[in-house]
Amino acid sequence: MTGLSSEQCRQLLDWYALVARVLPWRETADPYHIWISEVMLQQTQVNTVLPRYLSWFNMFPDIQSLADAPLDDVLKAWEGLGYYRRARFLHAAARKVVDENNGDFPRQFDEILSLPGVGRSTAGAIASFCFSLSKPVLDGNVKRVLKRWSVTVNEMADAKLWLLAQQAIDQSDQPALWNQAMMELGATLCSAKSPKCGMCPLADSCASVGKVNEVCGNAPKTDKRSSVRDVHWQVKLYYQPECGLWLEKRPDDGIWGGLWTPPILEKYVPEQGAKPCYIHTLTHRRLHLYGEQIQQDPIGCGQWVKDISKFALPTGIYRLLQIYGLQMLE
DNA sequence: AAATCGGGGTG
DNA sequence: CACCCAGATTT
Repeated sequence: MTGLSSEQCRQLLDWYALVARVLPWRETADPYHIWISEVMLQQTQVNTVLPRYLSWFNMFPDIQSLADAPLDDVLKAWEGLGYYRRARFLHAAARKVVDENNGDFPRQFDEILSLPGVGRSTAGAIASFCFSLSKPVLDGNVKRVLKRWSVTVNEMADAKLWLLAQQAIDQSDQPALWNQAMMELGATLCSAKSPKCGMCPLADSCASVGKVNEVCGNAPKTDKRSSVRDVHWQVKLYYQPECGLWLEKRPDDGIWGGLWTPPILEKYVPEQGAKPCYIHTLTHRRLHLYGEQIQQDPIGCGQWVKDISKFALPTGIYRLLQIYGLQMLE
């Protein structure tokens, strides 16, 4: 297979110049802002990120303020975004940049890549957007574009896709725009379902025009869902009007790591009476949450909370509290 | 290579 | 319901 010609590169960049969406992280080349946007956008859709990106800098205007903040404040700012490990990585990376590099964001690819929570694709985005380095981005969008453009079979190893992505960006003298254009193409025209090949600037050279359904789209996935397991958790709701709600901090590892929840019995065996429960679905687990209102005093490591707005709680717990009429705590 | 980690959007 | 989303890290 061959790389893209310079003519095809120009067509893609011309198309991008015409149709590019206006997004706030496209209005800056500041590495702190780009870094925050890229981490937020990991496995998270643009429309979900937009309001969170805009409000983030009210709380943490620069990397120094992020490094100085308590981790709990960072988790609270991340509340609802999911994959909470990302928030802890952000905090750790900010500390590292402040402690080891005087607060100056690293400018070399390997140093960027070495930051916690920054993998090859995110590092490529920061390196190209902020410092014009010819490093490719290979996210879900770009992978789909390259698979469709280059081959007619569905599976293609990541190693080959990285090679293809690097060859492509080496053809371009504008790595930042090139990466942006590839992502934009995947996010808009070359979407997973019903791609619009008729409008695509790469249609002339694409191997999949007219048969995209066979390539990386509607092909059946082989039992990826078998790993979605059902788990049953009893959520112990200690609520006393004069004290509030009893919350515990979850361990850093595992589901909802570092967030605050009522005490949870994780290996709960529901009785035959089939008590109603709220089902909260994650990527790999279906959480069956059984609320249990308890009058006795709690024991263990936790605290009474009258105003939970200062604490980072997972979305599933908010839903459960609402069902039990405890939303007044919010 | 496979599993883990959220929550929301879409057909 | 299935699949996807500007993936990274751990096992």
